[in-house]
Amino acid sequence: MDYTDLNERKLQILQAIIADFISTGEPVGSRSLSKSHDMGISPATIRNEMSDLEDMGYLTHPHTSAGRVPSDKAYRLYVDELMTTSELPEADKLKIRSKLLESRNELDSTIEHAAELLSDMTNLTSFVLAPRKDESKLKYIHFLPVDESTVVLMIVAEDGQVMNRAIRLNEPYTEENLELMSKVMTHNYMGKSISTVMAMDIIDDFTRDMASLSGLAADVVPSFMKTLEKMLNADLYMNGYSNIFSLPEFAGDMQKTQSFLRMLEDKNRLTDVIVNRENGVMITIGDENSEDMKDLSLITADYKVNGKLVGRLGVIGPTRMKYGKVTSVIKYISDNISQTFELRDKNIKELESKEETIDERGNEEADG
Amino acid sequence: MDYTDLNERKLQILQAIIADFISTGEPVGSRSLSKSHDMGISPATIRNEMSDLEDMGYLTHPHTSAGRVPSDKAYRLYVDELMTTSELPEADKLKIRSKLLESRNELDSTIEHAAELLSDMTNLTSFVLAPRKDESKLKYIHFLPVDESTVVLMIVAEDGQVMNRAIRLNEPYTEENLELMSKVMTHNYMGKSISTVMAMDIIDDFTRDMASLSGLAADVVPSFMKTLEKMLNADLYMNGYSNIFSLPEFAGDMQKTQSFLRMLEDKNRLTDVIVNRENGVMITIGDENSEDMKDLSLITADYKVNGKLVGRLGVIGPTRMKYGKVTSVIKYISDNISQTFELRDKNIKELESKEETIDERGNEEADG
DNA sequence: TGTTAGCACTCAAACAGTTAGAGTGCTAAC
DNA sequence: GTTAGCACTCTAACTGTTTGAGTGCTAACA
Repeated sequence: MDYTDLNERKLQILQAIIADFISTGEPVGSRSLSKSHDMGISPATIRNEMSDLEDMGYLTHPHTSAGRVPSDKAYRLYVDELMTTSELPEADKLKIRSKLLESRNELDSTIEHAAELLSDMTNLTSFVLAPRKDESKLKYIHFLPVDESTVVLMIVAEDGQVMNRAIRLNEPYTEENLELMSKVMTHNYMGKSISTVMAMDIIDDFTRDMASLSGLAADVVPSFMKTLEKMLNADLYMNGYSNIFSLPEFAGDMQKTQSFLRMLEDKNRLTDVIVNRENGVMITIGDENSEDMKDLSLITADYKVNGKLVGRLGVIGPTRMKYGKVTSVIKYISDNISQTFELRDKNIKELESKEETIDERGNEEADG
Repeated sequence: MDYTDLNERKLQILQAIIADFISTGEPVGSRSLSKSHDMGISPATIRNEMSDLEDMGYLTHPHTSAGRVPSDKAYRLYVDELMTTSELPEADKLKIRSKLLESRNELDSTIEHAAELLSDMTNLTSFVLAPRKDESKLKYIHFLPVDESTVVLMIVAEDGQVMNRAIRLNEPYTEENLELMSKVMTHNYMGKSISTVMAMDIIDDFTRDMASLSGLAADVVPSFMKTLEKMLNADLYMNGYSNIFSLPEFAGDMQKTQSFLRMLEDKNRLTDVIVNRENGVMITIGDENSEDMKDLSLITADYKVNGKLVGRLGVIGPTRMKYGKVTSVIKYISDNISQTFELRDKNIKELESKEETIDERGNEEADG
C-alpha cells in the first residue's frame, strides 16, 4: 500500500501516538504527547495534525474530550512501515533455545514447549498447530488385537505422524483377518496423501480385495475415515488463556473477557482460522479478521521439519499489542523449531564421523 | 457425622436457607424466608433460630445488615442429610444416552462427549480423566521406522490404551535392530504393570539382552520412560471454562474469575487432585479442598470399562451449586459410560434395534 | 502561510451526600 | 416460647459536584 498521503511530520506523530498507546493502553492527548516525545512543536499544532489524521481514518476518538486512539488502519501502517523489530535480548534467546533443546528428541513436547514459551514471553494467548498433514503420505496401516471385541487401528505417515484409535467391533475377528486387512490396506494406500485416500471409495476396495472381510468393513471403515480426518485436523495446543486478565482492555470488561474465552473454546473454529492463513509471518489486525475477532490481532508463523513446512504457531490478543516484540519472539521460536529439527540431520553425519560424545554435550549446540 | 445438635425446626430453616441461596445466590433474610417458605412462624422467630445456627457455624453473615449465607459446614450437612437427588428428566437421560452411543465405537470421543454433556447440563466446568492406568498391564512394545533418524515407539496396554511417541535417534539404526528391540522389550515387560516396569532397571535389561544395541539405549530408554509416565498421567479433557461467567459469584469479580481460570490452566495440578480422590461419587466442599480451591466444590465419580474402574469424571464450580441435580447428572453419565462399554458384549443386536430410534431423535436436538 | 496561545467547552471518573430497602439484634409484651 | 416493634446498620442506587485531560476554534504571530 501507498502511504504518500502522510507527510513526514504526520508519520512521526502517528508513530508516537501508536507507541504511547501500545505501551499504556490509554488514549493519548496532544499535550501529553508533546511532553513525552520532545518533537519541538506545540500541542496545538499536534492537535491540528491529529485532526487531519482522524479525517484520514488513522485515529479515532472514544468521546469528545478523550485522547486519540489508533485505528486498525493505523496499526496496519505501523506494522508495514513504522515498526522496528528489535533483535531479541540474548537472555530471551537463550531461554528459548534451551527450552526447545530440552525436548528435541520428542516432537510433541517440543510443540508444547513452544506454546508455553510463546505465551510466557508475549503475555498473550499462544497456540501451536501440530504438523499440517494435508499432503503427508501414508506409510503403514496396521490393526492390532486388544481383546475379543476391540482392536487398535494405527496409521503411520511418512513424516512420522502416528495416529491410533481403539475400535470396538460388533463382529468377531481373527488375527489372520487383521493381518490381511493391515497388508491390503497398507498396499492400497501407502504413498498416497491423506486427502487422496479420503476421497477414495474404501468400501469398494474392501469388497474387491478382501471380500471375506466385508463384515468387518462396516465397523472399520468409519473409524478409519475419522482417524484420517483427525490426522488432518491437527492438534491445537494452547497456552496462556488467563494472560488477558492482566491487560487493561479486558480488566474492567467482563463481557469482552467472556466472549474472548468463548471464542478460544471453539477449537475447531480456531483451528480452521489458523490453518487457512498464509505461509510465513502473517499479521492480521482487527477488522482484517473475521467478525468474531474484529477487536483482536493474530500473528502467526510457520515452522519446518526437515525443510518441509509442517506446522504453524502464533498468538492472539487485543489489537493493542507489541507487534515488534511479539513478531520477533514468534520468528525466533519458529526458526528455532525448524533449526532444532534440521540440525539433527547434519549432526548425525558429523556424528558418524566423530562417533560418540555429542550426546553429553547435546545441550550446548544450536549456537550461532 | 452426627447432627443431633439441630432440632427439627432448625433443620427445616437451614434447608430453606440453603435452597434459597443455591437458587438465587443472594443472602437470604428472615423476612423473605418466612414469606417464600410458608412455615407458620414469624420472621423474628426465624431470626432467633438463624442466630443460633450462626453460633453453631452453619451460617455466616457477609455484613451486619445482610441476610445469611450457608457455610461450608451447612453444605456438608445438606449434602449428607437434607439433599434430595431427584431422578433426571427423561429428556436429559435421552440426550445423554444418544450422545454417548453416537461414539460408542471410539473410546476417546466417548470421553470427550461425556465432558461436553457434563458441562452443558450442569453449566459448570467439567473434566473427564481418561483411563487410569497405574495397574494396567503392558501388552506390546513396538518400534517402527519412520526415516533414517526417527522411529516411533508404540506401547500397547492390555486395556486397549495405545501410546506412541516419535523418537529422534542420534545413531543410525537398522530395521533388524528395531525388530530385536521390539521383541526383547515386549518379552521382558509384557504382562507387567506400568508402575512395575517403571521401577525396573531398563538399561540393565538392555545390556543383558541386547548388548549390541547399547548405543540405541541412550536414545530410547529416556523416551520409553517418559512415555510410560505419560500413560500414567492420563489425559484430562475439560469443557465449559467460560460457563462461570454466567454465575453471579464471578460476574462482578474479575479477581476471582482470573484465579479460577489460572487454577484450571494448571492441568498437572488438577489431574493430581482428581486422581487422588476416593472411588465412587465424592463431593468435597469449600475448605474440604486444598487451599487454592477453598471457595469451590468438586464432585467426581468413576466410570468403568468392562467392569474395571478406569476413569473419573466430574465438575468444579462455586460452593453454591445444585448439588442434587449435578450429582444426578454425573451419576447418570458415569453409569452410562460404563454401560455403553459393557452392554456391547451381551447383546449388541438388542442395542442396535433401540439405537436406531434414539439416533434419529437425538439428531434433531444435537448441536444448535 | 504555517504555528501557536488562549479560551470556551466537553466528558469521564472520582468523590461526597442522600435515600431506600433489606436486614439484624434487642426488648418487652403476649 | 413466640412475636411485634423499634433502633440501628449497611449496601446499592442515585444525585450533584469537582477535577483533569482533552478538544476545537479563533485570533494573533513569525
